[in-house]
Amino acid sequence: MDETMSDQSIPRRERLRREREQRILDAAATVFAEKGYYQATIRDIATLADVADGTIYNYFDNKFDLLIAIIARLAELERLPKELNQALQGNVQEFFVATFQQRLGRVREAEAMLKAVLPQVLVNPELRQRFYRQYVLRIAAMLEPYVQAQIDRGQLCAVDARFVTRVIQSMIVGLLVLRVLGDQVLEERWTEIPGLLATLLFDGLRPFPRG
Amino acid sequence: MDETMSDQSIPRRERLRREREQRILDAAATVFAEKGYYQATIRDIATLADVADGTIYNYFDNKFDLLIAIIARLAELERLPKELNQALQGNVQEFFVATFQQRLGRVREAEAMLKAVLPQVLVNPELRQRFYRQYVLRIAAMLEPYVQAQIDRGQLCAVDARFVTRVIQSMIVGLLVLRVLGDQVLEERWTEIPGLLATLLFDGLRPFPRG
Amino acid sequence: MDETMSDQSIPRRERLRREREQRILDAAATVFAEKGYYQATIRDIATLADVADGTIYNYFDNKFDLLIAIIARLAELERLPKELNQALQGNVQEFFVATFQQRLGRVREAEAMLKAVLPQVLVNPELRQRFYRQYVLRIAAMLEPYVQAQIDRGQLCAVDARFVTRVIQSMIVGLLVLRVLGDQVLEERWTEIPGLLATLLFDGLRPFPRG
Amino acid sequence: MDETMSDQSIPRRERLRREREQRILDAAATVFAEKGYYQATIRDIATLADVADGTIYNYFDNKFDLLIAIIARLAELERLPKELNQALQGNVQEFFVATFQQRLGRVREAEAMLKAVLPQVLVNPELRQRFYRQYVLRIAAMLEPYVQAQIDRGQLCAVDARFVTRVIQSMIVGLLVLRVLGDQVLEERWTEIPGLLATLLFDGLRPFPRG
DNA sequence: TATGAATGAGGGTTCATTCAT
DNA sequence: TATGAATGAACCCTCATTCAT
Repeated sequence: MDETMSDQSIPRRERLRREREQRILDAAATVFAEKGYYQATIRDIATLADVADGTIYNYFDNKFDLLIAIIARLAELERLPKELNQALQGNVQEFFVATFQQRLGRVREAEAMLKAVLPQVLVNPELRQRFYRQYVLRIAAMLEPYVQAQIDRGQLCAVDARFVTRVIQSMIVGLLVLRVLGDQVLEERWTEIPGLLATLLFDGLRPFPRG
Repeated sequence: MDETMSDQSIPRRERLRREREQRILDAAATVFAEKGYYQATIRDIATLADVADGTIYNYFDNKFDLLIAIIARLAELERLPKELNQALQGNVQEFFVATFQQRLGRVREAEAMLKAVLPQVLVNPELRQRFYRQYVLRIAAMLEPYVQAQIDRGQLCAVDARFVTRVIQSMIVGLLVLRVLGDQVLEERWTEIPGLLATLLFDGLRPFPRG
Repeated sequence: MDETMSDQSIPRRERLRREREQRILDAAATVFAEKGYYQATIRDIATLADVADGTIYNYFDNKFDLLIAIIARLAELERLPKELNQALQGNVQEFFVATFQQRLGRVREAEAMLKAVLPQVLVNPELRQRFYRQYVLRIAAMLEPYVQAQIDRGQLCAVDARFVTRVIQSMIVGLLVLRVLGDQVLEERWTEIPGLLATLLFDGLRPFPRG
Repeated sequence: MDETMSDQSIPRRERLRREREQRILDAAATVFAEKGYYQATIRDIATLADVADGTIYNYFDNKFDLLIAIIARLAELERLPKELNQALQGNVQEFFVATFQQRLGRVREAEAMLKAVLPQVLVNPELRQRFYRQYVLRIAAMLEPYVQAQIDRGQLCAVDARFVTRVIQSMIVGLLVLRVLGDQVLEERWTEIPGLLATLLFDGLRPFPRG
């Protein structure tokens, strides 16, 4: 019976532990996103997570570790493949739209990224590399083959697929930055942007593109 | 003769003062760009500027004021109109190339912006507005009328000029972010990018765009 | 049993907390009294209280708050009513003696007041008002009615009770100042002073006061 | 002629120097009286005296020296003997009135004393002794012989002249403290106080003092 | 394991004093 | 001699981290 109890209680404990860890991580993400990494204090996070300051250190080594964990979790949450897999079936333009939709759809997460993660990432070489691989390269590695395939199949004109991929990613990052900076034009038309962007990217700005 | 001396000495003092102010500002920009705003200490800046800690406070009210001054100086340095004025004479594609060249040409300054300024800007509402107006809107106000004019003259297809302007700005910001993040693809081909981008923007990715 | 334990441990924690707060306050009072407010450093106080610098800030908002707390505690310690209540029963001269005894009896506290509190009080309008009400007016409000009553009952000659009250308070303050300044005459005869003062106040210096 | 010039210019220089020294001292006294010694900055004083910060150090060794000089000047300004010499001719009560008038008459100077000088005096043993001798003892040495003489001549009842002297001085100090603390009762009736005080001191509070 | 008080290194800032002009 | 910028020691306070309970 004692065994049964621990059989049951260990998972419960474990569950409670994970819940708490998530609460702390949520709190950290929220506070970091609000104030940025340095202005956010452990006290802020603990208060929001409704735990004691010290408790946080039972789950994370230090403040920096919280940031790492947030980055990791954001990376985990990325479900690019799943959501985009269908798009991969469709035509190029549909794929572009889906991509932009997916990437621009999570302004909240982007805000946390830009306010909390990016500043530290830019300044910490080791973190930068990790981040670059985990995000930029990882997504590039999804887009690139598709773009290349479309070029090969004649669906896209002959350009450097790697370059196009970077441009797409840059557009996404840049739009998020401008949006978080408070740009009204972008905010008002945010949901139309994927469509507009896909068209722009595909057709260009040349007048009367087709004879 | 006494007058002559003071005539000379007053400008000298003033000159020394300005030189020193610039030295401090340069140091601050460098340290901020290296470490980010919070990791940078006044001591760091003072040491690099080769002055005492206290001296900095003869020139700037406080650490934050240094940041403001850096932003202001970067804004001053912007010579968009001058350099682009000629481009305004040329055709659309040349204009695009010139714009991208001008914006992407100063990676060093961009790095300072992204590492030191942007993080604070994103987190400080008052600063954000100031920055947004001083940079985003100011540049948008230069590009937009041109784009609109070209649309009106049939040189560009009928799209929302405001939206196109934002997309161009986003591309620039995003490319700089990726570049500063250490992207090899972008770094290697950095100088070609203005041309590639202009073409992409103008012709789009559609194969055989012209019948 | 768990409950019992926490029943016991909570008060203990609370007790420890209060002890420490008092230790800090004692240390602050001592150091302020020795050096004055500005010469006293947080380090001094922390060292004397045998805590870390930062610990002080768990109990008090800032250095100024320590001063406020000292003032408040000194005010609390004032037990004028209790100790003087009996004196109120006796005749006028006994009352005077008791009053002076009570006010002059705490040279140590007076020293802290004069060295640490008064200088700040005189210079800070908001603090001055608070202090003036808490000390001067509060004690005046005790003495005045008594004096007035004695005048009404013919035990004292007809003078302005408010004025007499101020004179009594002034005497006390002035004597303490002179004493703290190191006056030997006062120090040697300090315990006789209440008696002498009461007589002087009651009989005056006129020779052969009574026919 | 050169000699004549320097004959004239040296005194002029000397005069200018003294004027400037006085301006600095006035400024210091004013600022100290407003803010207290520590809150007052050399910059404050220099600005008010309309000289450069560094100039002050051509006249005074350091900030503390300014305080010493102010104390010395206040002591010099004391014209107790002159003004009171006539009073010494009159009867006792007139002497008391004149004494109180003289001491209470200069609230402005008293404020400087209490706000700037006293706090430092209380805290600095060496300064305290100097101050005590220069003020308390010096004035005591004027009052005491007179009081003693009057006792000997039967104009005052037989009390300890030293004690009476201290009481008088204490009253003065205490009244000034209360006044500077903002007491309304004292402020309103300030000019009557010398008379009231003299009467009180002479006749006491006993009803029907004379048979 | 959770708590939250204690810790103390670190950093921004002030300001008396110095000194080159 | 007057100036006022440069200096840097000193100090208050914050906050990540530790640890006794």
